[in-house]
Order: sequence, then C-alpha cells, then structure tokens
Amino acid sequence: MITLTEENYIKAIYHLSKQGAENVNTNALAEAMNTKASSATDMIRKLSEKDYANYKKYKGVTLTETGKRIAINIIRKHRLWEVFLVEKLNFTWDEVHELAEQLEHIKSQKLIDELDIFLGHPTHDPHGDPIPNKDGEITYVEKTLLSQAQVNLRYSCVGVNDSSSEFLQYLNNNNISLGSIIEVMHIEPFDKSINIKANGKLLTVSQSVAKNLYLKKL
Amino acid sequence: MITLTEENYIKAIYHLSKQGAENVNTNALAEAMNTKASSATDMIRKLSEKDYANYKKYKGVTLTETGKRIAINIIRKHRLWEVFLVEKLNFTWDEVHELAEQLEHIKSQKLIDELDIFLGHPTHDPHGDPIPNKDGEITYVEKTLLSQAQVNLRYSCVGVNDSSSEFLQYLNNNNISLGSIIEVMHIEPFDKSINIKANGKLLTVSQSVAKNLYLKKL
DNA sequence: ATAATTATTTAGATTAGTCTAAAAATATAT
DNA sequence: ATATATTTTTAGACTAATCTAAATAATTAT
Ligand SMILES: [Mn+2]
Ligand SMILES: [Mn+2]
Ligand SMILES: [Mn+2]
Ligand SMILES: [Mn+2]
Repeated sequence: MITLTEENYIKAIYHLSKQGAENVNTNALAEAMNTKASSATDMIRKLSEKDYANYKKYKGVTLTETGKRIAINIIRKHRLWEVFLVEKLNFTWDEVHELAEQLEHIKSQKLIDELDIFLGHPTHDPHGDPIPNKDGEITYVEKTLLSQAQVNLRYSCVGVNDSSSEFLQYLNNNNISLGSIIEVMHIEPFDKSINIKANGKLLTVSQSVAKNLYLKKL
Repeated sequence: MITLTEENYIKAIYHLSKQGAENVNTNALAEAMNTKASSATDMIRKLSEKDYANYKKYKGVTLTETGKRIAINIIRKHRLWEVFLVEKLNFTWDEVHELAEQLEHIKSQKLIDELDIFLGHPTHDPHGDPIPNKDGEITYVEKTLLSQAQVNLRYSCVGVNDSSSEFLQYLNNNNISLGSIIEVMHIEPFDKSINIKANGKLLTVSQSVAKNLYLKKL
C-alpha cells in the first residue's frame, strides 16, 4: 500500500525532474515538499526500497517506470478534478489547486474513469496543463514563456507555470485568462519588465510574472 | 487541525450512540474501528482533551456539541458523495460506501456547498439515509425493520441498515431496491425467517436479512 | 460477600514521518 | 592542492496511531 506522503514525494520528484535535470537533488526535493533535507533522504530511501525510485547516495534520485506511472496517474487525477470543480461546481481557476491536492489521493479506478467520461474526456485542465490519458500518455503542445516572447508578435495565452491562487488572482485582476490575446509591445532593458497589450489593454508586467505565463504564437 | 483518524472515531461514536445507549463503551468503539480497546482508550483521551468528547474513566464516552457537529458534517459529506457517485457517475448503490469513506474527509466548505447545489439538495442518500442539511438538521422519516413488520401488511422498502456491498448485492440479486413493494406473508416461528412477496415475487429471507431492511407501511 | 468473569486502562514497543544537530561527502575557490 | 563552502547523510529524538501483555476496575454469579 502506498501512503499519501509517498504519493506526494513521487509527484514532486516527477515535476522537478521535468523542469530541471533528470536527477533530483535532496535539497530541491525537501524544498518542494516543505520539509528538511534529512526527511527527504529518509523518504528517498523508502521509495527506493519500494522500487518507486532509483537512488545512489549523494547522486540524487530518479523515478523508476513504476514511479513514473504512479506520478502520472496522480497528475491525471489532479487535473481531472480541477476540470470538474471549474466546469461543474462553479469554482474559478484560482480556487481549485489546493483542493485538487486533496482529491488526487482518492483511490478508485472506477471513480477516475467515470469522472473522465462525465467530463467528456477533457484534454487540458483549467490552467492549460495537459491531462494524461488512461494509458498515461501526455500530449504536449508547443508553448513559450512570456519572458521568452518576441516584441511585436501576437500570442494567445495557453497556460500558467504557477497555479497558486495569488498568481491566478493577479491575472484575474488584469483580465488575463486562457485564450487572452497578448501582444508584446516593449521589453524594458533595465529590469526586463514587459509592456504588453492584453485583450487590447496596455499593461506592464514584471519578469517574475512573465516567467509564469505560457503563450502560443498566433 | 483534526486528523482523519480522529474524524473516523468521532463518526463511529456518533453512530454507536444513535443505535445503543448514549454512552459508548470502549470495546464497542474498538470493534467498530477495527482496533483494540487500548487504542480506543488512547483516542478517547485525545478527543476529550480536544473537547470533541466527554470522558470519565470506565464510564464510556459521549460527544460534545462540537463533536456532534463534526460527526454530522462528515455524514453529510459522505451521503452527498454517495448521491453524486450514483446520480452522476453511474455507480450502483452497492459500490459507493467504501469510496465515500474516503471522500467524506475532503476538507472544503465550498466543495460540499456546491456539490449540494449541483445535486439539487438531495434529502436522502442511495441507501435511504437522510442527508443532514447545511445547519446539521436531520429529518428522520418513520421506518420499521422487516424483522418487526406485521404479517399481511404491505410495505415499501425505504432503506437499509447495512450498506455493505455484500448485503446490497444480495438485495440486487433478489430485485429489491428502494421503493420495492414488500408484503409480509408468513413468519416461520422456528427460525424467524420470513416469507415475503417482493415486487410480486415470493421469497424467504433470514432474520439477519430482515434486521437490515427498513420498510414503511403503505 | 466473595469469587470469577468481563471491561477498561496502563505500560512499554513499533512504525511513519518529521525535526535538530553533527558528521561526512562533494563541489568551489584560492 | 588545500581550504572553504555547500550538500547530503546519519544519529537521536518526537508525535500520532497502533499493538501486546499486564494490571486494575466493574460487573455478575455463587
Ligand atoms: Mn493544480
Ligand atoms: Mn492545474
Ligand atoms: Mn455509506
Ligand atoms: Mn449511505
């Protein structure tokens, strides 16, 4: 039996190894899990004993195939629940992440299969992230961070890198949502802040905002 | 913060004190929780320290008002989730209880409020049990156990006392569900087994079945 | 009223997950 | 190449929830 904590560590390892090197550092994992490095070491050991992870002392951790399968399944559940909350229960995209962190641990294959059917096999969650299919396959679409976008080009907003309510509410306040048209007007060399036209309205966003908004060239 | 285990003990105390004496025995609680009496004692102490329960050594345990409020809220969540699973996700009444045991612990007021709205404020769960409203009020309807029913009277099936899949599947196999018409034909004095006509079909049920089926006089 | 039985509590361990502080390994800078 | 800094692991302790075995209280039977 896999515990809730193990599931969360596995998911964290998965996400970290997608956005950085394949091998995940103990400190990075501890940071992501809001624990201390010593706790992360203990858990890495445990995951490795259970064959969810590959571990060599001082060399970081990677997931085994089993571990990856588990991670993807949790992510699938997380994102399907997010869709459910937004589409069926009147939640907004800034309200669902924390709750999905709870719901993703509910154990029932039939539940998730039926939820998927009930929602019409959605392909993306409310933040633009792809939903793995029943076989764990994930379809990635090309996307660019606003921080990497080119001046004078038109983009459409297709996702966020940070699903925290704080960031999403910032976007709400500036009328930016999935599908919004974003035009890059000017990049300020001094602090890399960016002048954009979002849905026709002028707006200046900081680098840290720009690093969390995904666009697609139009 | 209240733990999942605390919630389950509180719920068990609530159910036990509804069906027997107000004061719940340590052994009865341990039995219901599938633990040992010593574990129950420890938990009772903890609940009492947190003011969810009243406890006097050797005298059993009762819930405080706070404890009752918590119990009723968990039961509300449990039953709303059961309705959701049956009404929206194609589950049958014998498939939902265990899963609802997981879902009842999800913490989000908005989730449960919205689920209630989404389901159209259902008053009863798939097993005929009343769903407490937002204020914790429970409307009980009069019902008789089949084991207490009178010969030659016509009843309608309004609930079950045992929500286990085993019992519900037994009912499925005999075409009995909520709303089924049950006529009591004869009670065998030897073993108290009962001859009934269920939806027009003759059937003999044992005492232990009869003690788990709730009826309403027609 | 004693004795026997049953119920309950206590004592002491165990496991999962966490922590702090110290030790050891690795990486970086001079 | 050696010293310094950083990262990681180990050692030892804590809490929540559990267990077994033993002790004590309450109940029931004689
Ligand atoms: Mn999320
Ligand atoms: Mn998401
Ligand atoms: Mn149930
Ligand atoms: Mn029910």
